[in-house]
Amino acid sequence: MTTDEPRTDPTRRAGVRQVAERAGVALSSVSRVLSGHPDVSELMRHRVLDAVAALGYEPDHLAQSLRRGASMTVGYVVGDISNPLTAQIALGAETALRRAGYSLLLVNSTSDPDLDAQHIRLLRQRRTDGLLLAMADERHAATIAELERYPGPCVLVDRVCAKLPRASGVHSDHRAGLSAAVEHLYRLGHRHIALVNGDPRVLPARERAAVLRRFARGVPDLEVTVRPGGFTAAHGRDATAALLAGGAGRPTAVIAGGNQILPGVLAAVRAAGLTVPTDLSLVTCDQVALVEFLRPPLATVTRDLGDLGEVAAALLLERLSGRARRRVTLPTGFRADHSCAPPPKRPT
Amino acid sequence: MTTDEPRTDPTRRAGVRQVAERAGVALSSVSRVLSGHPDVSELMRHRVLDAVAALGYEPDHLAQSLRRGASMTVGYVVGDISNPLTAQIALGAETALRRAGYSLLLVNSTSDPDLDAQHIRLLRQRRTDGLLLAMADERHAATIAELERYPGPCVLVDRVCAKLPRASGVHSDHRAGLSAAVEHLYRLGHRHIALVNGDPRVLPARERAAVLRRFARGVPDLEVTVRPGGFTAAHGRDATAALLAGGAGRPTAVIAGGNQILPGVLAAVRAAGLTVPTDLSLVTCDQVALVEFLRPPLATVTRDLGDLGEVAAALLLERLSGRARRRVTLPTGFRADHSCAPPPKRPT
DNA sequence: GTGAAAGCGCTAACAT
DNA sequence: ATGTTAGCGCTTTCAC
Repeated sequence: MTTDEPRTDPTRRAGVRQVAERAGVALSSVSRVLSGHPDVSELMRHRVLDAVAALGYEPDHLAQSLRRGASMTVGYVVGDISNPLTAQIALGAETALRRAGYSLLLVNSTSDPDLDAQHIRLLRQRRTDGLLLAMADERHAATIAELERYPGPCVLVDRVCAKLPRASGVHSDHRAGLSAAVEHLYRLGHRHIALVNGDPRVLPARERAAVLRRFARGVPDLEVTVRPGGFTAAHGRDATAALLAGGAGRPTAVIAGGNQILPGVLAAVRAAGLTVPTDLSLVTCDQVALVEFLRPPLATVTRDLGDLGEVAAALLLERLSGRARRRVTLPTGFRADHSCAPPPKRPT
Repeated sequence: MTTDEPRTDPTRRAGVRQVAERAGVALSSVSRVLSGHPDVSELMRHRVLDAVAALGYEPDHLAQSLRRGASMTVGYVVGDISNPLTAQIALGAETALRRAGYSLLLVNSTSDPDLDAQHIRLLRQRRTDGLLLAMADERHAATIAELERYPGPCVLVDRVCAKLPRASGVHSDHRAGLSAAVEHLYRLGHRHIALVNGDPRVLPARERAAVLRRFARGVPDLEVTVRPGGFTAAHGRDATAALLAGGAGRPTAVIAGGNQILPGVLAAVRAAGLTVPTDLSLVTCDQVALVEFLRPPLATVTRDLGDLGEVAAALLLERLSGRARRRVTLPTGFRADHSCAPPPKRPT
């Protein structure tokens, strides 16, 4: 045995310490080389990098985080990741964040406002550097309180909250696309339009309702009905069934206020034995898989959800690099399709 | 000024240190109280908890992780989180893991095997305690190599790899549901069935192909065609278009081997001007939103993806608590529907 | 039952 | 340009 190196446990991963020993230099020199400090000689750089390669050294991200005071981790609080819209946003955000060296910690709150608040606390204790948040209730006191205690920057995703002036935000201009839809229906002759809406505790639902109400104010011969509820198929089904049971007073066009609501609306329409668009015109919000293969293909209020995630990530990265808070609005569109037609002649 | 407490910076969060000072006890006592050590007097417990409450102390999860050698974090490597199936699995897994105190670090590899490998490295450096993995290529050398170097337990989600004997795994029994579908088609009279398949580098695609081939071997008068490719709509469209252009030799039934492939298949069928099921029978794999509202409603090979995520989480938690590695197979079913009918009479 | 002290793996002064 | 030292905030021996 001619080795003079102290036999360190080979099953255990090497740390800067082992690298320094092997290279015959100080710990700090290893750290300097690895973090790209300018003042290092070529000789030093080589000695260290050789030792790093020989030992298969990898920095401990956890220790770095503790020491540097930055975890390079971002929390993403969502109501329901299994909603394809949420998932598309997550994809956009994760990709952009990872490019900047951040990782995404995902927490799901099943659209429970109290869980939102708990999760913000968790993410604070985990020392995430920032937050992306699509809370279930923009005015929930506990959520707002936790957010105020949260030390890092926060970006609201398709949400707004006046009580959080520190937060950045990105949201779709839900009014634009839906206005186009309502106008389209009105021009086709519809005089009673119903919106089977989601939960008005979040921006998208409130904006959609606002579009219908505002439009109706400007056009006296238009009647509008808004049925708020959960973003669920069950609500879509029940609300639509009730609307369609309205006899002569029933709407001639129905707008599904979200992809989760749509299946319920379709089920109710089918159960009522109505034909689209002959008996009833239909519009849905948010493009999801297969809508274009329904018969007839559904007219849709469209937007780019990957964008939403990417912009959210960009806004957070801005704040993390010290820049000011900002709010961004992204466009929505409307794709008319065969699910909209003039209303049936009403028997007089 | 009668206070004798040293005025600590109030903008800064309190640590165990501050709690100990305020309570007039040692650091270690604070730690003991907070971690529920048995040997603590009631007096001590109260003094500490009072100070904790007064200062609004919250433990630093990062520091705990470093010291304890466990980050209470699990990495989840997916090909595409925006795929609703993946997202449903993620929901099941996140929920189960969070219940056990773990958080989920999500990384998306855009189905790029090299990114899979890179991500495993990242998650190792971040000291995640374990891994959930749905890799893009089960045999990719870099992925396997990184996985072998990964120190914690790993659960393959709907994937298998003989070279990773240490890994737990959960996957659907893709054969069962698809066998039922093929049998159903055969009984209806179909003698040429095509599978527009996904990428055979992953288990689901291989199992689906195997079902068709095995069935054909047992039934000499059945012709089967398998068109492997990416799990994409583009592949679905192109492959289906090619199949349908086959003239007299074209299949009378087509199976879409995944939810991503389905829209392409539907587009090609529509483009070919064929009517389902009169001209062509159709089956798809994996229930997704709206399939039941297509006309006709699509026959579907079904499974519970939330389960897949939950079981994956459970298997990982088992390993994390020292128990042995395990493999679980979950059931699939088949829901026949109006998209399947006897094949059209062939002109002789 | 409680306190003192060591150290998880790393970085950033501060020296030289 | 390199080495020495003091922590980041916490847990955990080890003494008493």
